[in-house]
Amino acid sequence: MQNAPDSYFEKKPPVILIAGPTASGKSALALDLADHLGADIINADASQVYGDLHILSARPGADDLAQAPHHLYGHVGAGERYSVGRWAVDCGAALTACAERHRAAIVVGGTGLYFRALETGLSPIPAIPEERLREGMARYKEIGPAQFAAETVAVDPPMARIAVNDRQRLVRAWSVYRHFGVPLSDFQARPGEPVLPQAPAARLIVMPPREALYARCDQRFEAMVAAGALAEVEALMASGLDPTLPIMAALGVRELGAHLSGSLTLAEATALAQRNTRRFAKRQMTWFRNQTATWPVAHDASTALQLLKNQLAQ
RNA sequence: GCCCAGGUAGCUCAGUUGGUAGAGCAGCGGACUGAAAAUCCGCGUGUCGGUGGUUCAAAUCCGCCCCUGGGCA
Repeated sequence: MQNAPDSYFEKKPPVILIAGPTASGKSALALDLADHLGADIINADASQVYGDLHILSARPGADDLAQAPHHLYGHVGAGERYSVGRWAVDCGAALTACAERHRAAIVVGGTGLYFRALETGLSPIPAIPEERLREGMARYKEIGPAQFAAETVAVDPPMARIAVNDRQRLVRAWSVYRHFGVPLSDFQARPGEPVLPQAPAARLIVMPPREALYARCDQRFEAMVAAGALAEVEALMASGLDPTLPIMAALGVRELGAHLSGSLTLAEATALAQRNTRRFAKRQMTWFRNQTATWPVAHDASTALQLLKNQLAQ
């Protein structure tokens, strides 16, 4: 706040987008910049929205929260099925709140799809009831992947592009048709509204060298365990929540859960969670490399800051 | 120093009677419209320790050298 000239965001406070794989140091970068600009920080990370996943989702700590206002961190209950759609709404509200207070906003996170919703928008599709998805799931199990895919494509031909084994997408397509009598592809053909009405003042992908990133992922998971990740998972398990809830799919939950129930040693669970984290980081990099190909990329912290400042100066 | 047992993909190893090599794990590339930390698709990535020799042909046989583990001294 102190360094930001009033004229700078007199009308439209700038919005800055920072994306990158997990453990890339993007949160620290965002905090740095927030300090510098007097900006709020908005989360664009799917797991960090859950209140009960503090340690395992590497959510900002108390010190960080004291440094700048944070939005959309831990605001969702463990029993909720959060989604991109809900995030888009929440993010819109957070952006509005920032604009009203004439504060710059920095959207940081690793969920590529959220950034797409932000910049391009999602086709408007009404929510489908959970029972419908359950029904689809049951049908999938009953008739098997090939039959299920055929059944889906019969009512929604463009869905032939979905792999036969992609249960998640097929079940959704099947369920949408079942519920609305309208093919999912019809909904998807309608253009979406970007959440962000203006062009961002700056965008950046933080992309550390692979080897260093993997080392950080490994190291961070050990630190999570040392910081009490087991207790966090134990509490989740004790809550008796539906194991198909999204929070249960967060990295480390399944692995540490397996250890807590005695099927893995802690070392085995750790190694598995580390591997899965690495694979996740790789998928994120694939997204950022191919889906946000026009964004500037920084391979280290100092160029990251420099690239952001260059864009903001324009 | 001598005697064994080994050196094959990043790791652990397989490799039939000689025909330029293949599994698991790790890894790599890709897709992505309300579960996206999800879901799915694709790909062996190799001086067979080195160097001479035998052979039409050597990871496979022979010599020498190097390295690792174990044993004897």
